[in-house]
Amino acid sequence: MRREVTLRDVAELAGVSSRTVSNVVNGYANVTERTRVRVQRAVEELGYRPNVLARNLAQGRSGQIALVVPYLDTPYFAELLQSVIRAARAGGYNVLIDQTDGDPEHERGFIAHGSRRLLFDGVVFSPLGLDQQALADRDPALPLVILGERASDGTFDHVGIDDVAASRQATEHLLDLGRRRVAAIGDQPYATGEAAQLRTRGFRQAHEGRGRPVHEDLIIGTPRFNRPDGARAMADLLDRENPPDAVFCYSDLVALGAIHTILARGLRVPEDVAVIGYDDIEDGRYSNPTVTTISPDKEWIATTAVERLLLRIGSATPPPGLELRAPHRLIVRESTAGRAGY
Amino acid sequence: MRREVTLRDVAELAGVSSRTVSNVVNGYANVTERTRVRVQRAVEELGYRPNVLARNLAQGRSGQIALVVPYLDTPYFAELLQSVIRAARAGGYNVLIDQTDGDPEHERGFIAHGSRRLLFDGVVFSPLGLDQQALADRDPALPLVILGERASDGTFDHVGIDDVAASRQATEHLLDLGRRRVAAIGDQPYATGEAAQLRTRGFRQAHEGRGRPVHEDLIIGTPRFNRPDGARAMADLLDRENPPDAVFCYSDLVALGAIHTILARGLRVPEDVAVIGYDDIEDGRYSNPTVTTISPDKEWIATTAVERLLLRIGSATPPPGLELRAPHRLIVRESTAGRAGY
DNA sequence: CTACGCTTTTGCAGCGCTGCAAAACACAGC
DNA sequence: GCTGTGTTTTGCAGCGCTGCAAAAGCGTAG
Repeated sequence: MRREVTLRDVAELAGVSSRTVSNVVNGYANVTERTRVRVQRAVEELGYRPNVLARNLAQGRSGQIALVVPYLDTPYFAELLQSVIRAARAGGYNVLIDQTDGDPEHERGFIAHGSRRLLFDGVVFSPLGLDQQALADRDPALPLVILGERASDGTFDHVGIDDVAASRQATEHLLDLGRRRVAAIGDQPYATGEAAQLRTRGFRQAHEGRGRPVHEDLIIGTPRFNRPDGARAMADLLDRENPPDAVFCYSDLVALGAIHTILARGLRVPEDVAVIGYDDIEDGRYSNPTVTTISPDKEWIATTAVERLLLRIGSATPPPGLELRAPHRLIVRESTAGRAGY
Repeated sequence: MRREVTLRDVAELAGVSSRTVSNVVNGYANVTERTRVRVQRAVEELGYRPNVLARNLAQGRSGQIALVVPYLDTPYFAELLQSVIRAARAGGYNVLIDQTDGDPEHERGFIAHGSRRLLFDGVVFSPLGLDQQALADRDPALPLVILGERASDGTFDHVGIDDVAASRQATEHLLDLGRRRVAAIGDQPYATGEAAQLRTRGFRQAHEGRGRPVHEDLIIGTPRFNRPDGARAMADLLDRENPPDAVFCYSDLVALGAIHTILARGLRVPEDVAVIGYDDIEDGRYSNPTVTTISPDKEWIATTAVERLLLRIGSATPPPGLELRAPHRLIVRESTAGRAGY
C-alpha cells in the first residue's frame, strides 16, 4: 500500500504552506482567489482527500453521533433510525449505531463516564430501562438526548410524545365505540417499565373520564412489545370465561400479534374484539385488518432530537435540559372501525 | 472542560514510560507482573480511558466498518443490520450505517476512490443498482463485501443466496399446487435490477421444468419492493379480464401489499389467489394470512459477510474474491397452504 | 517615507497514541 | 568476570491535521 497524499504534499506542489492548504480545503475566509485556485489545482492533480482521523484528533471531536436503541428489528426504531441518519447527515455528522438488546448493563455502559471516549460526540438514546443509578453514573460531559419515557432531570433533553394523553385518547376511542370490557396489553409494573406505566395511567384516566370501571384483571403485562408477546397475551385473554370486547395494545406489534390470535380463533376484528395499537408502523397500514393506532410524529422526534444534540455538542456551556413534546394523533383504521366499503 | 487523563499522566504516576503503559493497556506480552499491577493501579486511580481517535490515527485504522443499504425501514435490512452489528462487535468493530435511498450516485460515492478515507476500514454493501462503471471507479484498496445479486469480479466477496434456484423453487411450489395462471410481481428489466432479473429467470425455469407456458403478461414490474408497489401491482392484475390464480412476489413486503389488495376486493387467499413472498421477514409470520416465503439464512449472510470483511481488512495481500452462497429454504404458510385447523 | 490597520500567509507545537529499534536488564554458561 | 541470549522497558519520531500567534504583505493616511 503506497503512502497516501497528505496536506504537505499538496502544499509543496502548490508552493504554499500546509496551513494554507488546510484553509482552502476547509473553505476558510481570507484566502485570495489566486492562492485558492492554485491550491485547488494541486489538490485535484494529486487526488488529495483529507484524513478524517487526523482531523478529528486535532480537533478533539469525532464528527459522529451514536444512536443507541434496544432493538433494531423493531419497525418503530428502524423508521426512527432512518430519520435520525438523515438529520445527522444534514448536520455533517455520521451515525454510529448500537443495539443494547434491552440489557441494562449495556445501556449503562453506553453513557457511563469515559466510555468509548471520543468515538462519538453525543448520544441519542432510547433506553428500555434506564434507572436512576445509570443516570447518576453517566458522564456529565457527554451530550445526551433521550427518547421515550424518561423525563429530563435538566442535564439532558428529552423528546417524546405525551404518553398519558395519547393512551387516554386511545382508550376513549374504544369506550366511545361502546365497548365495555376493554383490556390493555403491555403493562410493565417494574422499575424499567416507565413508558408502559404511563400508558396504563392513561388507560385508567380514560375510564374515569367516561365514568366506567377499569377491569383490573384485563390489564396484562408483557416483557417486550413484540408480536409473539402480543399473541400470547391475547390467547390468555381469550381463554378467560369473560373475554374482552376491545384491547388497547401498547405497540402496533403487540396489536398485530393479538389480531393474529383473534383471527386464528375464528373471531372477527373489530366485530368481536376491537384492537388499537401504538406507534403507527408501516405494517399496520397494510395488515388485514389495518390497525387503528396512536401515531407519534417520528420525523419530528428524530429531527428535534438530532438538532438539540448538535446544539448541545456545539455549546461551550451546556444548554438547559428541555422537555420536548412531540405531536401525536389518533389514526382510525379497520381494527376498530371495521372495513369500509370497497 | 478540564483536560482528560492521558497515557503520560498514568506513566508518571506509575513511574514507568508511557510506552509501557500502552503495553499494559493493550495487553501485550512481555510485561512483568509487578509492572502490570503498578500500572493497572495508576490507571484506575486516575480513571484513564484510551483516546480512540489517537489510537486510530497512530494505527492508521478506524476500527469501524460501514454498512451501506438502500433503505433502513425495510424489515429485511433491519433484521440484517442487527446481525451485522452483532458480528462486527464480536470482532471488535463498530458499525457506521448509511442509507443510500437507492440513489446510484450516492451508492457510487460510497466506494469511490478515496471517499471518506479512513472513516471506516471496510464496507459491507448491499447495492440496489451498482453498475459496472461504479465498480470500475471503486477504490481498490477499500475492503469490500457485497450482499445481494451482483457476482464477484474477484476483487471483492459476494454473499447471497442462489436467487434463480430459490425463485424456481417458489414458482414450482405454486405450480405444484395446481395453479395455472401464475403471476410475478417485482421484475425490473433495467440495468440496476439484477436481483429482480434473476428471480424472473427462476420463474421462467420453473415453468419450463414443469412443462407449463409462462404467461408473459402476468410478469409485472415494480420500482421498489415495498407494500405500496405490491398493492398497486396486484390491483392492476385483478383489474384484468383474466386475473391470476397465484402470485410470486419478489419480496415479502410486496406479498403483504398484494394480499392487502386481494382481501380488500373481497377475494380469498389462498383459495382465489395463492401468494408467495421472498425474504422471510417477521411480518409475514404474523400477518393474516401468514405468508409462504423463501427464507434466506440472514444470520449466515451477516456473519459470513463480516467475517470475510474483517479477514480482508486484516490481510496484507487481499484474499481472492469469493462467491459465497447462503443457504435458503422454502417455508410454506397460509398464503399458499390455507389455514390449518386450530 | 513612515506609521497604521487590515488581510493573508506561515511556522510551530501538539492532539494522544503506537511502531520501531535501541537500551537496559536478567540470567545462564564458561 | 565476561559473553551471549532472551526478556522487559524506554525514547523518539511521527500518524496528518488544526489552533494559535506571529510574520508578512498591502493599501491608505499622515
